[in-house]
Amino acid sequence: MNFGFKAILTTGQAPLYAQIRGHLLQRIALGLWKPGDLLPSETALADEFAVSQGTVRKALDGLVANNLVVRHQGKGTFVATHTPQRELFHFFHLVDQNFTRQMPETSRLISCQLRRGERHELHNLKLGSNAHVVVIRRVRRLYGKPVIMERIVVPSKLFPGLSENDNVPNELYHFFEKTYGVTIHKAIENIYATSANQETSLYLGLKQGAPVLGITRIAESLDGAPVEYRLSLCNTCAHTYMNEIV
Amino acid sequence: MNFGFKAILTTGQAPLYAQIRGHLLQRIALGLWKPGDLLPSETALADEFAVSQGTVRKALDGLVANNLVVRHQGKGTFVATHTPQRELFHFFHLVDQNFTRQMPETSRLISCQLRRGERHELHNLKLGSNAHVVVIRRVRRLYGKPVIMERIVVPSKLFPGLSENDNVPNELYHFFEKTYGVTIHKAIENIYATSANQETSLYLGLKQGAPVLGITRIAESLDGAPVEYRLSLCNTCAHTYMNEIV
DNA sequence: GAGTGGTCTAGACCACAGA
DNA sequence: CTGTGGTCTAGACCACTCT
Repeated sequence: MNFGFKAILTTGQAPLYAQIRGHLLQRIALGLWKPGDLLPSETALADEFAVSQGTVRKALDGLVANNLVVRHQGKGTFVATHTPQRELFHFFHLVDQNFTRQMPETSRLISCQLRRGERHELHNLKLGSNAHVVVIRRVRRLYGKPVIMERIVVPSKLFPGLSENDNVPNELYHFFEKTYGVTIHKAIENIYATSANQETSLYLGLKQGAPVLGITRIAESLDGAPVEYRLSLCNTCAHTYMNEIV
Repeated sequence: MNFGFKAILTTGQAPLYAQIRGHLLQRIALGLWKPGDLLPSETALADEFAVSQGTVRKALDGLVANNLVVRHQGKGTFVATHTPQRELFHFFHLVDQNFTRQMPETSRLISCQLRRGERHELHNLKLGSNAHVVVIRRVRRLYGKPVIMERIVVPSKLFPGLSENDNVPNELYHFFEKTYGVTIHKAIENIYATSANQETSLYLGLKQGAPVLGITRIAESLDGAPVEYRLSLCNTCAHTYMNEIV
């Protein structure tokens, strides 16, 4: 179907391809097209928006650059999904001495509870003052040794029933996407050095006061709302946080 | 002039635009076009390589995406330069509590000496076993307080006379580019937590053994060779290393 | 006004996947 | 074989910069 978009769109100032990019993005963010779905072909989209195929292509190129869609020659264009691969290479930055990433082994869940959010949690998640959150605490292992202690805070509203789940899977973002329709899109991490307190030292097998790497992460969903506030404390005796600057 | 590129190029398998991108990249890496230089116009390049303007455009788009060239409508396409802005936003990741970057103030140079490279330095810089290096040590300040202690190791061969310079400027990459024709293109950082030794604690005003953030950086020039091996030790009491995952 | 990059079009051909 | 995305072309018009 043709909504007569072009006539409307050309009245604006942004380039056509950017406007179409916005429309496509919106459909993904609204869940009209879910992760893994096949998008209409370029020619179909060109017909719908009444523009040339080249313009649709440029709009799609932008979405590819942002990891929002994936293209496969001969098959089509698909909404990107959180595969373990993507989660590992995109969101997991601890590497060993050979600079190779490894998938963390099954994590040990310490607790998963629903409670009223603390002030800094609510602030970071941009929630109202009485909102509840689900707090997941777990220890992640690499090569059999406990290396990361995590506290993950998410709004309970977006994850109904999560706190009753006593078997939170390892691949959290894949799980969020599949079970709750929440797609993590980007994140900001802040990294600092601190000392292990008693509990941390216990879980990570360190002396109390040993230096550990602290990482806070605020992750956004597709619509730009913060949906995860995470604190990771890492033993960096045998691993480092690797960051490529390109 | 027309070198008859197209006939040669089409025998290969890589797409035309990628091959042209490679040729342009080579001219930049070889210094034929230096930072700040104006490239020939799209039409001129299209003529030279005997392809359409659209193909040249796609090649240039790739270089733009890699921060190798900058385009200005109405003016032309220029080889990218290391402005203080770029150096700050691209290569400097320490932010304060408000998550804002700030330009480090004039750094205090501790030493700048020429000596035989140690084994791990030579390994990280991919140098032969008898190569010499220049080692710069300095303390950088933020808001008047010493926050970062740096040791920067570069091959002496690429930086003749650097060790006699007793006034190394703050903007190192801009200085490298302007004075030695060495353009830093990308880098890999590895981050870990450690304890301040006596010297570090002294320079950073910390107690001995206090947790500090360690950052090693290996930076590459345009031709892909490692040209800088840097260790930064940071006091993260009032700052964090910010990393955006997009 | 002349020259630059930025947008948009229409059409051709190729490479790949799947029925 | 058809349909998909990937490459490449030729040309039009616009927005911007400088003279």
